[in-house]
Amino acid sequence: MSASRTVICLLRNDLRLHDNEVFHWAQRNADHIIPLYCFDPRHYQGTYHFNFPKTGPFRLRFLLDSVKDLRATLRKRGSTLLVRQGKPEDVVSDLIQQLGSVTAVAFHEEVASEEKTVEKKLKAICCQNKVKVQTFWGSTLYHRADLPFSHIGGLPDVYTQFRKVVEGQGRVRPVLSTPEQVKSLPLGLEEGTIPTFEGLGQTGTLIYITVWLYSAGIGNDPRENRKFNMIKQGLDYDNNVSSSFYKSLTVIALVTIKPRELALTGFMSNRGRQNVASFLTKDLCLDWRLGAEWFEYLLVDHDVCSNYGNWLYSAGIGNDPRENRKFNMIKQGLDYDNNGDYVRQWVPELRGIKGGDVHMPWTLSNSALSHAQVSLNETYPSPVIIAPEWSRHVNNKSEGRAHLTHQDNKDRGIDFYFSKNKSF
DNA sequence: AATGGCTTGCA
DNA sequence: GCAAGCCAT
Repeated sequence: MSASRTVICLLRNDLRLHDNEVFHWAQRNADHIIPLYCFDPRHYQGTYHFNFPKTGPFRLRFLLDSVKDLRATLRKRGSTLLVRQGKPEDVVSDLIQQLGSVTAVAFHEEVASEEKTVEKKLKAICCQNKVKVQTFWGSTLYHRADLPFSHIGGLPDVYTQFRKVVEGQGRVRPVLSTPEQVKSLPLGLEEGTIPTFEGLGQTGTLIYITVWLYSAGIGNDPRENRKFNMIKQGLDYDNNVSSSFYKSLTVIALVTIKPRELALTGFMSNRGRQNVASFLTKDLCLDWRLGAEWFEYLLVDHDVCSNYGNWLYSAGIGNDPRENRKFNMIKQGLDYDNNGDYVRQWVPELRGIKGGDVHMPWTLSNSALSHAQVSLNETYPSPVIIAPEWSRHVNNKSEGRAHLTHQDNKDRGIDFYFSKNKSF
């Protein structure tokens, strides 16, 4: 009788049983399966340049929910999820020693340097112990091996070129079946407790949320007033990020929304991400890495390639074939929030301003401002910079031009890319 | 409109 | 001849 085969399925950014090639392969090649997730301490340190928490509260909450859900799913099917706190390479090494015989370690391959470093260390551990390493590709709609390019050098630099070829010739692989019963774990392994939100060092990050709750007029705890006033005065209240960074982002109403929306929800629309990136890099001339690490910290759907690639692109040092491209913040505001409802929802201090004028409070007359109960530099800041191209979209009533209602502008809407009428 | 063709203005 | 501006898909 041959020895029983044990496979460790190391979960990474693929915390699911359904449509998961790691489980799919292990079901066919193992007698015992060990589903494993490791809370890697490196994911809870500061970001490289600006020391934001690398995993913010929204993504951590989602991660904890996903781990709990996968464990419950596996338990229903005769298995469970082993949970450990530690580096995957150390945890896997310990498991191999403890069990004496492991046939293979299976996991989804990633592409960024920190993830690759983990993979290299895992492979070295497995090599030393004569354990097979089985990797899979599973985080893109089109499988890497199915791309309609003969070699990686044939991959277009420009996104639209890639999209057109792939939409025309690409093939999306069918969903893999979900096993009814998952092969059992070997005996004698501790299941491991799932760490808590607080246990992973998430208390400090709540400062940002309460500050922005307060500034959005939603929170009213007077204890937060002090923190907010420190920001208002441009003082650092935290070692991580200068408050002047946040303050500078409050210049334009459309951009003011974003830190609030992001800090409160962990989400920002695609359009918002592009606008914030353009404003931060092209108007404020700040280091794009500040924006990239800020997004990495807060976005619930953060992805290394999308985030860093898009910030590079926005900063003008990516694969854009055209130079000196930047967004006109006022045009964007009028295109996507033509009557200003979105601004008024998130920026209550400007709610007295009617219509699209809410995108340009500094251009309004004193009487219009006082009627709207807005006092520039008191209830809302004046711009620290004004880009010349904004004037093309700013109403200039003092020059006697006809009042533009912007009703002629096509309001594309925030969900332009998801329009049901659009044929792809 | 996550591109790119065409026009404009100046060296 | 080139960079920047305009603007339609």
